Amino acid sequence: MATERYNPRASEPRWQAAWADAKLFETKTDAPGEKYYVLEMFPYPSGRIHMGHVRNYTMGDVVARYRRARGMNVLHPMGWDAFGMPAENAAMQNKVHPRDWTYQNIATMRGQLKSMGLSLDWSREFATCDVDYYHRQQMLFLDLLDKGLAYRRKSKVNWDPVDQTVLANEQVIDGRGWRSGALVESRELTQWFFKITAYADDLLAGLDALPQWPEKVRLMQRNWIGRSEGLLLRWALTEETAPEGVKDLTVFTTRPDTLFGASFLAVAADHPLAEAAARDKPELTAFIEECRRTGTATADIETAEKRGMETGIFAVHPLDPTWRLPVYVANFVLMEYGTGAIFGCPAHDQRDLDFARAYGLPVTPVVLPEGAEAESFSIGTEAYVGDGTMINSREFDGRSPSETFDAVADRLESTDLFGAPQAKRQVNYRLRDWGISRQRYWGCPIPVLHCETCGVVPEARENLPVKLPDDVAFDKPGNPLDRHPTWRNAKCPKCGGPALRETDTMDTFVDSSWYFIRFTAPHAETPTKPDVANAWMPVEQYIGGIEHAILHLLYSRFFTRAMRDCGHLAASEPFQGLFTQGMVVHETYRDGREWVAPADVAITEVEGERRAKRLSTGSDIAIGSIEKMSKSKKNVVDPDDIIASYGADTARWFMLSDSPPDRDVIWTEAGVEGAHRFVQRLWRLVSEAAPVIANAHGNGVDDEVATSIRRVAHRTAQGVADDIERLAFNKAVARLYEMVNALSASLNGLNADAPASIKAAGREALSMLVRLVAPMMPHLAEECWQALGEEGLAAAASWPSVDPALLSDDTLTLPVQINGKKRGDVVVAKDASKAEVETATLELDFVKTALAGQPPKRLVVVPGRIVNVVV
RNA sequence: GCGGGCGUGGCGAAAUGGUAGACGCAAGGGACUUAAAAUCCCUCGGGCGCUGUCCCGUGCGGGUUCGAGUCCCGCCGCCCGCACCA
Repeated sequence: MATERYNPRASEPRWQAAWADAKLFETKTDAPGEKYYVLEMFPYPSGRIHMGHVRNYTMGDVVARYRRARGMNVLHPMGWDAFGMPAENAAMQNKVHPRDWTYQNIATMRGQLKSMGLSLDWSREFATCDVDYYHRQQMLFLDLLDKGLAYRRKSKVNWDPVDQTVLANEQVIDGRGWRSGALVESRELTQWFFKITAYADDLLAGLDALPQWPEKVRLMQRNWIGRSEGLLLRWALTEETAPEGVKDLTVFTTRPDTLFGASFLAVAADHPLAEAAARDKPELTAFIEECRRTGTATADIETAEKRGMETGIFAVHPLDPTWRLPVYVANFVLMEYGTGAIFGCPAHDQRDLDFARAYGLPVTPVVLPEGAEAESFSIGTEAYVGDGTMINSREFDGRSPSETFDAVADRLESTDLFGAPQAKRQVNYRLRDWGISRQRYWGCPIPVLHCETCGVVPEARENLPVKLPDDVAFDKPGNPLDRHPTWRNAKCPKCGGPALRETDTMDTFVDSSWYFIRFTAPHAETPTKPDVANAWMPVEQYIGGIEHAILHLLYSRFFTRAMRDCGHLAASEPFQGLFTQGMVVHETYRDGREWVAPADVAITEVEGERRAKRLSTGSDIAIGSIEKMSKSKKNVVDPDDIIASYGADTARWFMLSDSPPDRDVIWTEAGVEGAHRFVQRLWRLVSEAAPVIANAHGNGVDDEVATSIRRVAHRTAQGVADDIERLAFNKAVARLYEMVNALSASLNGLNADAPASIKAAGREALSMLVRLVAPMMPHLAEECWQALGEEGLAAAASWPSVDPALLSDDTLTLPVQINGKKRGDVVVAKDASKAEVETATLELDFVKTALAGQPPKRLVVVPGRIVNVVV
């Protein structure tokens, strides 16, 4: 029978309208069913959606639709992470207002997302640049200020001396400003900070209560927080060399056990002692200046060649008053970590070793690895950081490093230096407070005022929101708020006198640190409605890119705690389940020096070799490596083009099918075509069988064929549910291929004369199949659902229930190994005992041959899995 | 530099420590067709004295185990994050 091909272009918009008319995805907090909050990381409105979005939102949609089919009350919202630099860059380049640019992009992207057929509750949509949103964010800022969780201090920024502006790390290229090309300097500004370190221990401990997070993300956060137990240790400076008024230098160390291996001390370039030492030393001043020229990015600082300069100051060894060590200024010591000063033990720290080798400092090993000889052990180019036995450490020789740590700490804690204990045990964190000040226009204004008489004063709550002015110009670099003629002028809420508004805006990470809570009550006058937030939080399943593993997720965990402590909700952890999906990558093509977009390329295969031709010119071009889709390499595929030619379901199916979701997926034209063939194949299977089986009723007696059809359907239903719950979408897809292969074999050519039992089994199986694919290909599922004559919408249908009796066979076929290699099978009853399996195995011909009359050395039977005969 | 990950056929990949390569893509052969497309069927890791439950094979080198792609140790290669990109 000839069947019409499935036409997604006509079908998809129709079903999208049907869902919208039924308000199927608009969520009510008091609706029946267990709550399930599924969320994908909201997009930055860059202009158009890209394939990464398609992948991310498809995964979330599968989860949302599956959970809804399971009878849960699902919350699945969407919004826009809408503040940020690209809007200002566009304003500068194209003379378009950041607000207009952003809202236009949102309109485009909303349309694109709608064409994907996502089961989103659009009634909750907002953008972080909406006044309604940042108004409530300003309320939260004032809450944090009241709690002492927001404060001001000096901090360094990248300064472009030509453009007279602050640069983001990504705007610094090889130490120069991206626009001006000027050498970047680091400059100190007074900036706003959130006290995330107040929650360091809680954030660390909380990770243990997140079993549904990937272990690697928890590990990364643990390392980022970087809790370490160590010692604050004061070193006396020799009187002759110490700057005036300075008697000692405090270092933080996690290795007091290696104190006898010390060969120098070093301070950061902006340490007060460095500045003091540089007072009458121009070459040291010059060196400090040079260190400041490295950008503020940690990666730049730590990959720079280790350099330092002597201060001329000497320190006295805490355990030997006759031992003097030089104090250096070094570029690898960070003011932000510990006390900004270290003692260097080159033998047991790689950075210290690199430094010591460069400056000819002694390298004395004090920890001897197990199995090494004290006399012959020496350090080459690699420091030894492992455990062992103390050597060259006088009275501590022969003890373990951990014993020595405690002994040294105890002794120095009870030693007096200038009227105070010389050392103090301390827990230190690598985590730093969160600097939120940005010297930019397109962000949430920080609601404080600077009053001549009262100083820094929070804006009165009744005066919120502090709105961004619309009349701004981007004709010169820098922050337009600073040069606005009137916006800054305000009244001090405390004394009523004249005051100036803060012109810094907030880091966009603040916006994304609580949007998921705002979704629970997106129109509330207050930041949250606590009872509603408590009804929905935490998010059961959060899905997004691995690149957010640390910053966004850690800030969100902090912000949720801070909001909890300000009474906005009860939860501490925002995301109970986290999934990090891989990127979408694509082959690159280049024509000489020029990158060529895939849409302009035709691939042919000649004698097994793939060749690329440029469509516009007909010239042969080179096929390059497979890389993350990026505008600069032009290896992007526009979701609109794919949806227009194949439909959203094909794009969704391909995104789910080809790779495990946490790994990168390679977008290929052939893969998409394969996915589309399956769409058509499924439609053919259902639409051709439908007229024959539409009204089929079973006679209650299943023959062998009917039973096998039913087995396939029920097993697949069980497997697909398990796979979706574990987010193993690629495996669910493979199962559905198998099911369609099996059903095609049994149902193709089925006619009206077929036995009733087969027609009934076929009808049951197809009805199940449609519901199993519905979360992944929702439009096709509706079309099939209709063809089968089922009631209502497939999107509202419940997940098929599984008959456990159909999940297993009566017999089991176990592989039989001889010495670990598979040599055959043994068939036993499903519930056969171990002894019965052993007997059956020893009866097998090839086992008898292998044993040659001898008893087996060993017989391993793993119930339900395998038998291994050891001869 | 520090931190995290990944590595299996021509390709994307499967495999609670238990039959390596399910499923898909590409390729080759065949059927249908005047022809093409679509569809359907078969083959598809390598090797061999190629109809054998034969030998080899999961980046490389060792180890643990009755049994290792999976666990442990040491390498190699590629990718991601590093606090002002989002």
